Amino acid sequence: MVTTFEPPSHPHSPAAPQSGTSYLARLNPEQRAAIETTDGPLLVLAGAGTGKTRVLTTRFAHILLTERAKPWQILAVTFTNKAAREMRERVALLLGAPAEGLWLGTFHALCARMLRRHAEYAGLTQNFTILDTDDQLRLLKQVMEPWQIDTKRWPAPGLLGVIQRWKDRGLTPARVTPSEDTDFANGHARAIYEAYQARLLQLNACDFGDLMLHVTEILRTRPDVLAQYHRMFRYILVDEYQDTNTVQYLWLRLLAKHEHGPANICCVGDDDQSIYSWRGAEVENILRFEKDFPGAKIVRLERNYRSTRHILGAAAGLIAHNGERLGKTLRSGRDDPSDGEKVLVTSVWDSDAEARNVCDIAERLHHKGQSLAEMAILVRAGFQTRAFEERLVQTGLPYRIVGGLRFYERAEIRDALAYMRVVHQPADDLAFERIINVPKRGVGPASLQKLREAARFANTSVSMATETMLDNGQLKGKSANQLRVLVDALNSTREILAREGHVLAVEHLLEESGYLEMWRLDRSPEAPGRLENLKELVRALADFGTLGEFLEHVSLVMETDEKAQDAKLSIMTLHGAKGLEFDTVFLPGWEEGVFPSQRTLDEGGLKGLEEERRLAYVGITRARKQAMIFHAGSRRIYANWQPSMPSRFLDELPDAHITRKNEGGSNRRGLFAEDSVFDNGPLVARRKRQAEAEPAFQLGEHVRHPRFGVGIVIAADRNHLEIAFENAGTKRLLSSFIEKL
DNA sequence: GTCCGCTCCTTTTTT
DNA sequence: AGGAGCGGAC
Repeated sequence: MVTTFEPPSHPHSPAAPQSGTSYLARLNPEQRAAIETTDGPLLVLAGAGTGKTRVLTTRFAHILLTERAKPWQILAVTFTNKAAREMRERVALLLGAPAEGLWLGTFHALCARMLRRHAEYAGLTQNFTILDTDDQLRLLKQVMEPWQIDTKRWPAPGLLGVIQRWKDRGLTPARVTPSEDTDFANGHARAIYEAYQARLLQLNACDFGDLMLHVTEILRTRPDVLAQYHRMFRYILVDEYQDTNTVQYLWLRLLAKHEHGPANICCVGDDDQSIYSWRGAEVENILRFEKDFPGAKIVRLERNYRSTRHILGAAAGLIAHNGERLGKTLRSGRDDPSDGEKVLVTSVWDSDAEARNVCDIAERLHHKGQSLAEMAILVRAGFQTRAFEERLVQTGLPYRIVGGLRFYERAEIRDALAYMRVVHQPADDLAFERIINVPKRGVGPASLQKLREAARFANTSVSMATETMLDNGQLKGKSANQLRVLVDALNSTREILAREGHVLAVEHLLEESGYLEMWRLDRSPEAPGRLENLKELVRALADFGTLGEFLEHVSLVMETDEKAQDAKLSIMTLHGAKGLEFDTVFLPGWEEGVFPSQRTLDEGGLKGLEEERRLAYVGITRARKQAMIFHAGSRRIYANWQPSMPSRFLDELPDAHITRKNEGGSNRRGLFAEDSVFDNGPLVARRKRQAEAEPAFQLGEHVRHPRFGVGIVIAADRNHLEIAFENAGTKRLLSSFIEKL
């Protein structure tokens, strides 16, 4: 079964000069073993806070410094861009200089790079487009039309999910067996999938799943290509192995398994932190590692340097309730004898009291000198953030919501990118269809359909067909004139792109197409902000050599470089917090139905429950000094108040490591529900309504909104107010949310 | 072709 | 409560 690795009695690399290995000095024996066991398959089971990133980066540097491989002979894979960036930086630090030619990146970025080299084997050309979720959905809806699917019963996003899960499992349409295809859309899902893939090829495009799927398929079917990579990659490093899905696993196995010699693959992960099964991750990959790579060694990193003993004890007690585990016990690696504070479990009356409690404590800690950057509120689901946000605005504590709408997901940014994509790749119909009527050019669904048919008939793209029809005078009226402007703008942009570079070209494009003008004429309060974002986008263009590079970056990275952050309290989901750590962690909403989430329980049964428990484990282990858990007796979900029971996870925390505190809710499960079931909801709502019976507002009056902060009333129509906020721009709002100052 | 209002649904999320 | 999507009115 599982073998525990014993550190070698003598160093593995006799060639390594002693003076050159100072980077190994401050590591514990397990960490050293994980680094010095360079050859053959190795699984590093790295518990939370056990120095995983350090091991990965030091191992990378060790391979280079002992000259086992050149930088381009190491393949290093992560899940997020952030992790890739961090590894790159830390390796550079160890080496004293950035390494050139690294194959270090996310699964998708590395696959995109490979796919550009071998695009023709997938039926694409080198400049293929990577679609975002919007595009995928619009395309799938178009493709679905002929089947006349009842989209009430089988909504397109659901089908897209089915297709994505197939792709996660490495299944091309041809590999989907009929027995797989019974659930969705009356057994038409596979056929629609096939049509969707065909359409993607026509558009010279692929979605995220395709990056993995195409490359894996090429490696499977083209031994010459595979051999090329076998020759190149001597060492493979994989981060967060427990999160890999089946294609990622297949891809890795293809690359790692040579015909001759051992697979020098090192996977680092933690089965206790596997929280992404809902998007295709297979914990089994990590559980099965020894079978996949015979002779594999296993190193366990169990010494935790992050958290206090009470935090570790609470987390360990909780996760012990899970069944299938590789078995690993976190223990403190610290020398300091203090146990720290016990984990605090607080019962509160309702979700408002919860927010009040959390924010009060945060404020108190802040006054005592703890930086807000060292505190985080970790929630199970997005809807929970609102109560905290409202309270924090009232309190005046700076905060940031991590993982809200990101820059590249904003409508104006997507529109502008679509304009650029059409310039870059005229075959990109999805981009063209996105912008053809933005700004309004009098092109509705009917005209669009005509253009599509013309394109299909002439076997070209919609944008080319539009141009041809304009040239031949086949389009008439006002919309023809406006389309002419669009087509001319696209063409002149391509000329400028060739002559004067991409920055000027894009400025020209957004101006001449009328896109910027559309927002300038827009009277809505968001318009100025959108223009500002567009400026920012153009600024970002300058950081890239070509338009193509920029578009690749945008579709793969989907984030802008964060500006230097001021110290702010973070609010984020538990999923978003993985890999991070804070001195103080607030864990609200530990109630049945919320956490564990009812939906996960319904859909995932025991497996779902165990994943929720791992999520709880991830949450607690984010804390260095103190973890505080909260549960409320009633919670407002959507419109109404609902009584709620304490989470079963609270019973699973070992008493020795927790303190229970009652701030208005009962501490005991069951009892609580009795005194609150029917009455407390309406009562609380009534109390709120009375408090909010508010007088009329005057123009120029200073007011406060729970979310947007302080502002001045600039227009009022009965209960509809327009308010210019200090920090949030101008908004139109209902007066019931507004408080006088 | 566009706009407005009614109904429905509501996790987690990276790339 | 609030946003998205769809159907009917102009």
